[in-house]
Amino acid sequence: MTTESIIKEDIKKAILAQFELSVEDIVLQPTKKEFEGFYTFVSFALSKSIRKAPAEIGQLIGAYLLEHSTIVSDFNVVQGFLNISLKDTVWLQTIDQISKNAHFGSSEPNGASVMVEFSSPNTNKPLHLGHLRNNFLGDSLAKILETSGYQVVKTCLVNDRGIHICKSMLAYQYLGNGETPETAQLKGDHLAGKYYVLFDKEYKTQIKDLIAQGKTPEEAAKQAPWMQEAQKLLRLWEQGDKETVDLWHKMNGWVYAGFNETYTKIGVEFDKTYYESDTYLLGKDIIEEGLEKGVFFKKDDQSVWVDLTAEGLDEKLVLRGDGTSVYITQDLGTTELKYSEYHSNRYLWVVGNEQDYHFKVLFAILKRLGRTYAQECHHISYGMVDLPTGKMKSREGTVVDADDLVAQMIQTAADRTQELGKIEDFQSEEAKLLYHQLALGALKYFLLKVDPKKRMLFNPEESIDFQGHTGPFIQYTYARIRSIGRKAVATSIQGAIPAAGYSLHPAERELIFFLSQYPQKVKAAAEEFAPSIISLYAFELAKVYNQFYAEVSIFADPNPESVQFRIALSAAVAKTIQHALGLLGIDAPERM
RNA sequence: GGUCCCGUAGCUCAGUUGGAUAGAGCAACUGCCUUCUAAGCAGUAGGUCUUUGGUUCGAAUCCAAACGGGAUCACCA
Repeated sequence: MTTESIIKEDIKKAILAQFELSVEDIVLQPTKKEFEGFYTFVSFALSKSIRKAPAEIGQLIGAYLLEHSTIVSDFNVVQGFLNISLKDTVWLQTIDQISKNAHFGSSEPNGASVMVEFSSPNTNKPLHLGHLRNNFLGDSLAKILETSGYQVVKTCLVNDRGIHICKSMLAYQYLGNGETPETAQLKGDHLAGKYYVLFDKEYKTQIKDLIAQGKTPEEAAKQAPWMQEAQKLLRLWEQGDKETVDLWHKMNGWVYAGFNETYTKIGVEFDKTYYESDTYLLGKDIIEEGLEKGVFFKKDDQSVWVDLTAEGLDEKLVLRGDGTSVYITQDLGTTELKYSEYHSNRYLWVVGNEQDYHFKVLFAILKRLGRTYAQECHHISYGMVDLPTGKMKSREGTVVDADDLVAQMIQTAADRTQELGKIEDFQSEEAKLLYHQLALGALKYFLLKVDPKKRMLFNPEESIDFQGHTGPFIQYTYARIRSIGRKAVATSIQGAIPAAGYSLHPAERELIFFLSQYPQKVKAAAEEFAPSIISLYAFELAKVYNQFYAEVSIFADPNPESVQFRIALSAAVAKTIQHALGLLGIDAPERM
């Protein structure tokens, strides 16, 4: 039983004893800093049924707690707010348990499994900042769910086919001159992206020419030679034309090599990768099933539709008149495939909020088809990363490239570290590792500290900070504590939790309180699919520790019990920071 | 136009699901390194929570409308 639930039980008893009223749920909130106490009970709501003033109610509950509760040491009442302080023995027990717990923050396996799909790149362009948010969110979410007891499968669905892929292939056929990543000295994904841009450039000129010849913009867009040819290439690919398929293999091979390099660099990996070229034909049997069940209906032109107006959605096409699939057909098929291969209990899709509607439709259809897992399908919808100039558009070259950004961050980390000159004894490999850890710490934290649902702004003019509310601030706090740990070892002082009777310093109490909140934060992050909850917690914990660090001396304290305690307390903080950063995919360096 | 999301300090974001005098970081200004890492700590300044109504003991939070921004409404993915 947690201290919080003990207080809640005691308050229930108090209300029953003082007012003969039984209350279901007691809600406690952390006491605001300007008031004395750690937990606050708000009594306004009780005022009506008890017919006493909120302050009086608070007073009576407080008095009861002081007399009967084994853990309450003091209380004060401000209007309807009952602020509760706890005995130091309670805090000492709390930190003792946290210290002993090697898996503090983690839960036992819960027997359930969850599949998290994220990243989902297109093979016609390199990864950009938007993908980074997606990747970091997905990866962090997977870690949070795993530590919460789920068995997690991370999947990636690669969009490796379709007209857009044919566009870069076509441009390469015309303009490539046999160029390869080696001859071009370019990562494969960037090389493919180059031809995608070249296609677009030429295509636009062709449209312009056609409009000049009197075509409407719509006609021009359809009739432009390169568009016609790209479509022809798509048909050839679907027919399995050897030359086309070979080129497709070759270019995709380059792209995958490039992607893998990036994934390795940012520390993201998958348990299972699906390719759309394998799954794009799936889903047609589900269309059959839906027709039989009367969930779908056929129009005169043989196209198949679903009417979701009852759910507040529209009629939606699920199969073209010519019998070929659309996006939703594939997704129905892929979801069924995932289910048949893994039988996971839950399915998550980390996909941008521009696809909110698509997922509403997908889940509504699954429900109508009677899929039991439909209840446990969730779209983790996240906001776009915008630039000061607006939305990123890959074709227009207004994207922040992932590889460039990471390289730039590493450079900044190196410059900053060298300026500070704290690691001059590091070997070059150690230093490089540290720069990498700091760069990714800053980048990941920057993207994960914001509520995923909200869109966010990235200003390339202002580089991502290493001070203040940042990843490196938290990493720094960890490194500081590790330094204390090393000194403790060097001076042969063991960390220890003092026996009952030890009088806590306010800064110590504050730290224990913050530590005790961690498991709830992990739980909330898992329930709300929000790594930002962990991010904010880690920052606050680090901040509270730094205040403690500035306020008390650890080794110079005359009381040896205090020295030992502060070493143990610091170690518990370090452990928790490391765990929390780990959930964000951020490494905690020993020194920096 | 229909549907959905958003609007909090100069900037970037929190705000524990309706509670106390709305909080952080950055930027600005002031202090603090001979002592455990100053990537830090302490402080000053900065707000009509877009606006207007409503709900109630109590609203940044819930409801309605207006204004502003974004997404989506493809036989694209």
